[in-house]
Amino acid sequence: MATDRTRRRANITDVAKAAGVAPSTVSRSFSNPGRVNHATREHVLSVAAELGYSPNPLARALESGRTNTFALLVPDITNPFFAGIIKGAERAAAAASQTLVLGDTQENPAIEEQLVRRLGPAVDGFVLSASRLTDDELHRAAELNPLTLVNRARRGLASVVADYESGTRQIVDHLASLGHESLVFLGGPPGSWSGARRWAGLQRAAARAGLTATRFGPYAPTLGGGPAAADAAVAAKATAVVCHNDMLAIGVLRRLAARGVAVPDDVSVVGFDNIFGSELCSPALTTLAERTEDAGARAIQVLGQLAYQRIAEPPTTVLPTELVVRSSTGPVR
Amino acid sequence: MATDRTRRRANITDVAKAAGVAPSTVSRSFSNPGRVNHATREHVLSVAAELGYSPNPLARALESGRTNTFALLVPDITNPFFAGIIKGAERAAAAASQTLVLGDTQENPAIEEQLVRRLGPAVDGFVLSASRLTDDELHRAAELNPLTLVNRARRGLASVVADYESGTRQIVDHLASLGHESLVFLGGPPGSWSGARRWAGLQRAAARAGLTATRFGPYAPTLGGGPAAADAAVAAKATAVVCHNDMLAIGVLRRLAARGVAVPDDVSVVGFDNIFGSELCSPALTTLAERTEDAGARAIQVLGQLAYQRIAEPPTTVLPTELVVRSSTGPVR
DNA sequence: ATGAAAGCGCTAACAG
DNA sequence: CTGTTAGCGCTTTCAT
Repeated sequence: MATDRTRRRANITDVAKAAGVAPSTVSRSFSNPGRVNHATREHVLSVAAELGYSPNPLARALESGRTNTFALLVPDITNPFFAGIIKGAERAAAAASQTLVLGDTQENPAIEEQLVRRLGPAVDGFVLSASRLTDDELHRAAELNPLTLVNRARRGLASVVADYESGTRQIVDHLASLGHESLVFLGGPPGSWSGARRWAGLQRAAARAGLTATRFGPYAPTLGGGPAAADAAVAAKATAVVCHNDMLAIGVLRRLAARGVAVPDDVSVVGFDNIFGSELCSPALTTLAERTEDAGARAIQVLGQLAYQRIAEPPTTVLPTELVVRSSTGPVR
Repeated sequence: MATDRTRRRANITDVAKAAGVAPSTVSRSFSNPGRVNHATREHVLSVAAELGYSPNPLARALESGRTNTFALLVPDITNPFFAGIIKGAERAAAAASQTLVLGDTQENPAIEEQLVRRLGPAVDGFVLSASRLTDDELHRAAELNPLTLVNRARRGLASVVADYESGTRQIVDHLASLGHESLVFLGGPPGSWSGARRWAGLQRAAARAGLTATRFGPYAPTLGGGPAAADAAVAAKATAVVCHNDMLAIGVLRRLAARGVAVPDDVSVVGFDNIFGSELCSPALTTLAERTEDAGARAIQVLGQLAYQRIAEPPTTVLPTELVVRSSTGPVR
């Protein structure tokens, strides 16, 4: 809308006049087909089509308090890990005739908080993925809007998480079977919930398998974090490193290659996420795959229940993980 | 909003009552600070903060006809090429305090058309990237909403395009300098505007450089399109293939590797887009880089001018391209 | 500088 | 089955 370079959009009154009926009949023709004479409806609809009319979702929302819009907030849109979540969420939203608003929080809690505030009145709910908000802030947000977390969990809030407990065990067992007796975890951002879960799981799994586990970091969870992380691992004479995520792992692989450290002969490298690119890099990365599209879709579905069906208890969904073994891991030298 | 499991949101009347002023004063305190006594405004704002009030963008939009929202439609959200466009658009929108709605058209003109219809009344404009709509449909859409195209151009419509003329010449010159005397273009979807431009540019550049250029396809512009495309190239004994985009090129690389065809010794491979992953694959892909983030950001900026400043002429922006030479191209055998 | 009142486009009672 | 009326939350004349 907005400018007058664009034609004025027909509204419900225009259609009503043109069709010789009351506005409410036009309204019903669109949103309550059962309560209007079939012939009348046909007529109204054809007039509407002629005028290029389609109901204004805003006005509709103002009345009903229902916008049919969900917001999805991600820390970084270009991080390929979130592409799957976005895709799944978009698909599920479209299937439910919902609109999806996408927000990039730039890994910044303040921006995230502001987006939640600003978008709040205009959406029926939020999917917060890898949220950096505090538990308190999350609860406060959940009081004003239905809310589903992805890769974060908190009592009383709906969430969709990956099964890191199983996943980290798969990683450790894999390394143990290759003869590794220790591993180094190259950690991501301190505030990362999934980072904490990954490390906690690794520790438990390592203890159970009789490996020692050490944590370095934090490092930026990006290609750029690779050099510092790789150098630390080399300095520590690690035989196996597990990286916070694939982006960091790929950065590490590059740095190791540049330093002439052979992977997997000198050191094995494992990532998390199985992003597009982890099978393209060289050597192809062994990594823990999550069901990101499923996670995004599931989050929207749960959000729909929360927002429109007032279900009793915010459900927690745990999605399976699967270790994808490629060429970046091998027997200890 | 929506459910009653969530607290009712404070509205302008609540604030007005609590502050002992009229709703219009509250309104002015937020949107017309100059026209209200400073002390009053301070008071109103503090009361509002206490109540957790923030203006309902929908109601605001209904009145003003301005939603401060733009929609960005892409053919496929998971295609990494669009990640840059999305990122740039998101960034520019956020910088202008605009909300961005993201839509995935699934490469389907019908879905695109429906999204444009449905979202139309709720947004101040559209960025259509790699649109599959017909020229007529585009013009019709532009009558109802400000519109900017990315990777598509059309007289009378604002657009942001990559400089394929220069780009294709860079590709051909590069191949020619390696001794290639012919090239095969492995084409993408028939309806793709940029695909058509790429092919047209290649033909012109090839003619100028004295190479013969042949086109095969269409192939799906995805990894999955690779096998068929690669097989066709091999059958034609091509020494150099230029692929519709990087996704297809990477799929081609894989197929060639699987068939034991050496790259670049037996055949050189070139892509378009320089997606994340094109430098990770093996061999690393020679490809034409576009400024995708710039394109997304520029599109939003132009849209802002169109929507809010009623500029005279819809501008066309041509963004430079740059051939990134990696290891997938080499001297003809 | 502030208040009162109308209205944006639509839906939801309530009549008829 | 359909028309009339009121009002969603906000902005905007128009008064004061």
